[in-house]
Amino acid sequence: MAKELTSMKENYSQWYNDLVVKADLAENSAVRGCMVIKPYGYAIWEKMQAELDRMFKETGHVNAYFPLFIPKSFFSKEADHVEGFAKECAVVTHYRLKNAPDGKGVVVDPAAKLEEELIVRPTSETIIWNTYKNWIQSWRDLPILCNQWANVVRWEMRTRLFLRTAEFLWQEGHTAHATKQEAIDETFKMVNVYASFAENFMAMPVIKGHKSANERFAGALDTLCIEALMQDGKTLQAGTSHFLGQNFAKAFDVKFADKEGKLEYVWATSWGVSTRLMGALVMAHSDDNGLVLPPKLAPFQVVIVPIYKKDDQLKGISEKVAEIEKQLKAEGISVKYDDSDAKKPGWKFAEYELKGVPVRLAIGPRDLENGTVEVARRDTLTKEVVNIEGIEKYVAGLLEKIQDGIYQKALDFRDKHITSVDTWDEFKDVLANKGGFISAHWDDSPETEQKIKDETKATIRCIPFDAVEEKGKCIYSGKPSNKRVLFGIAY
RNA sequence: CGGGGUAUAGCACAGUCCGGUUAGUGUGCCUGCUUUGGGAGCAGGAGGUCGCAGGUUCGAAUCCUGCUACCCCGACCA
Repeated sequence: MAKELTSMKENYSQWYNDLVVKADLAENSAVRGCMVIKPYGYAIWEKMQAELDRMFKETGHVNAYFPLFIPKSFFSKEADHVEGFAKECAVVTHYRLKNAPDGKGVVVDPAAKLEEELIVRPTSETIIWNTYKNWIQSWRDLPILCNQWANVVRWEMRTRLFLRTAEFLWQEGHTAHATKQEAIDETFKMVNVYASFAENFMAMPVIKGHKSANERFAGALDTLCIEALMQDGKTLQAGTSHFLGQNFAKAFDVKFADKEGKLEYVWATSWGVSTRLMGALVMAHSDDNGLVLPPKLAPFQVVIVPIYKKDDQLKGISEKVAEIEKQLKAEGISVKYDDSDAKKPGWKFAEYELKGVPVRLAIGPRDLENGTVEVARRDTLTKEVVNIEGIEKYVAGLLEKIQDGIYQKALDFRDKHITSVDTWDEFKDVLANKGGFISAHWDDSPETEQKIKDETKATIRCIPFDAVEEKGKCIYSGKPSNKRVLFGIAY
């Protein structure tokens, strides 16, 4: 009644928008294309950050911070890079306002024009490589393994909460290496970190692979990615890791003396994931009742709702709940006890389902008498009555089951939506009627990929690492091919 | 950036075509009482520069012009 969701079936994209707003994850702001991430949504992002940050540090990386503004001239130093980003850059041209002549508000002071315009970073390769130049002289200075948590701006035409906003939050790793192989190894290492995070924490299966030349990052020699499948059959790039070769080292003249004293250009990588992962998380698991959050990322894993008629009943329940809370917390489980009298239990049940809290405990007078508690799990919407004795172990086990259960469910869905096709008619049919990933032969040419995109909107999502050598004919051109790649309609 | 739509109370909407009492309805909010195992009931109450800026008119939520934001569909992109 209070918060009705559009159903997924009726209108998937409306369902997503409703859910993000009604579950209190984010909302549109007064600024075009920019969102406000609300506390409940930000709590999930913080959990993602905390785990990713831990994984980065475990793999030898350190955090640093580089400027938001990038001198325009830096941008043009790497040709592919500037071409890739030029169309979506916000530019700072002035540094001062003054009172409007007519006394109404303020205007830009034309006298305060910047000598050189500043670009609001859409990504930081240029400012970082300009900096690394000063940090690197010898092979002893390498590798540099920096990450930064930051906001970036890409002036998008059409925006959607979390999936595509003009400003978004992300992390960008930027590493410098003495050898090509070391940089390539780093690129693979980080895409594996992303895949492990997606699967173990987001409970979202992903496919690791290479991007085709058309989809490659502007300025990279190779882009590795993790690709996920959403419940509407569209695919979503969830993370990327780029082997940049010596492109940026050459553009910014970053050389080091190797062990023989010879000057060599440095090898580079960059890699990132963004708040887009929030969108992926929503679309991977949620249903018509609201969010379904994996226990490892839920702001709180358990909510306890008291059921009572009179205040003295509530007192007795609250005493029992205090014990349960203590036991759960001792197991490392996060708990919220909602004893507010403002809402009825039924309202709370619906609200916490909408917000995706993995486990709900309800305790009433009947339970106090019997020494039991009602346990409801969000993913399956099932309920059972359990003894309070040993509840902490029971809930701990249940949270693991849920984490595993939603992963398995997403994996089954994903695997059912990878379709091998060998004819162009079949390709178009599967794309239009089933969606998901289409595994097909491709002749390796950008022209063919572009033609397929023009005709069907489908692009090559990735060339999977585990693609098997197999003789075949390109789905479109009929030319020879030696492995299948994955096509799909992307977010 | 092109095509279409929308903007009125915290939220969802009616009223706009055809200008004219004090701008309504639902929900939410506040107070009180009764309620509480799946989105409670009754009674009373507060809450509006009708997106912004101009214009037409005795009079504008309503007509005209410009602007802004959001949604949907395309092109672009993580």
